[in-house]
Amino acid sequence: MHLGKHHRSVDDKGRIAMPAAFRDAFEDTGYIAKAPGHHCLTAYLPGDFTATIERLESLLREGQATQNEYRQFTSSAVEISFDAQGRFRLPKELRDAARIEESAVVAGVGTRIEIWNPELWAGVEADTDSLRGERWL
Amino acid sequence: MHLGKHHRSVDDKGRIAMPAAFRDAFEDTGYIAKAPGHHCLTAYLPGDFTATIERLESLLREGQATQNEYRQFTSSAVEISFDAQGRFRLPKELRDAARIEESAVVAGVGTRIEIWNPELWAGVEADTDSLRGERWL
DNA sequence: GGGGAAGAGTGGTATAAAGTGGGGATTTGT
DNA sequence: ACAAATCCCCACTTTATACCACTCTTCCCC
Repeated sequence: MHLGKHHRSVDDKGRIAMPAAFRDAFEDTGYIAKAPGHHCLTAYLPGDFTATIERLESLLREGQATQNEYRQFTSSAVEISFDAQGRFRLPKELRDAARIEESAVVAGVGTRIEIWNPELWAGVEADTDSLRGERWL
Repeated sequence: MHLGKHHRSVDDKGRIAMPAAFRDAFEDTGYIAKAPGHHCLTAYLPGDFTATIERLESLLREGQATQNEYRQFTSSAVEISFDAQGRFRLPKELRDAARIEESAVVAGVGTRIEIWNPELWAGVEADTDSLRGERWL
């Protein structure tokens, strides 16, 4: 379970420090892929990523997902590793896709970790119209 | 598991540098064949290629595949090898079939590696109609 | 409350690896 | 024998990776 929101700098080499709160959950590696819709990126623990791929492949065999869906997800994914300071490198392709430049928001979203452009994240927080917490609070 | 998307130049000798992320999976050789539909090419590790051929032959015996399907797949396939810089040569016949000229996209698509004309690949990424990630994310 | 230690976050440099281009020898086919 | 294609090196540029240094905050412990 991932919780909390962290603002992080992104240097000109594309390095981002994984928040210490999340870092321990990753042993050595993890995976990052474009979220469907591409508004943000999603970071996965190795086991979670494998499970997600298998879920998608299962849908593919049943005709519930398309080859292009599978292509987009797998081809956008990269394996990440951490340096001695706990940073990982976010390839330019993924930064561009999520409009991430000199800083980013790394957010724990329960079952997953998301990486956002700060302005786009502000839009998420500003979206109070859809809040209907009376149903689940 | 093959992941990530890579842009590569194709020189006038038809050479393409296999992305380092995929290169280690190939020992010395691999196979490339036209993908069914011929929108792209598929690169196989030796073991995966053998398994694919056997799967097709099995379908053939059961009447689930046609002789012409078998002819087209096997006759389009070529064995590739790598030079000291990790490049392989893509025969003109296969380049023409996939409309590949001076550059190509090499994409890791989970169980396979695909080679695309960049414009045609852009079409794959533009196909957002089929994105319904909420089902497997 | 002050001092020290440990951890988190950020920046820069040096080294290695990846990607690209080209020349020349060798083979192949005509 | 000649032209075309292929293979095998060598050289250069760009990018990634590992390493080192510094600041700032937090948390103890005295």
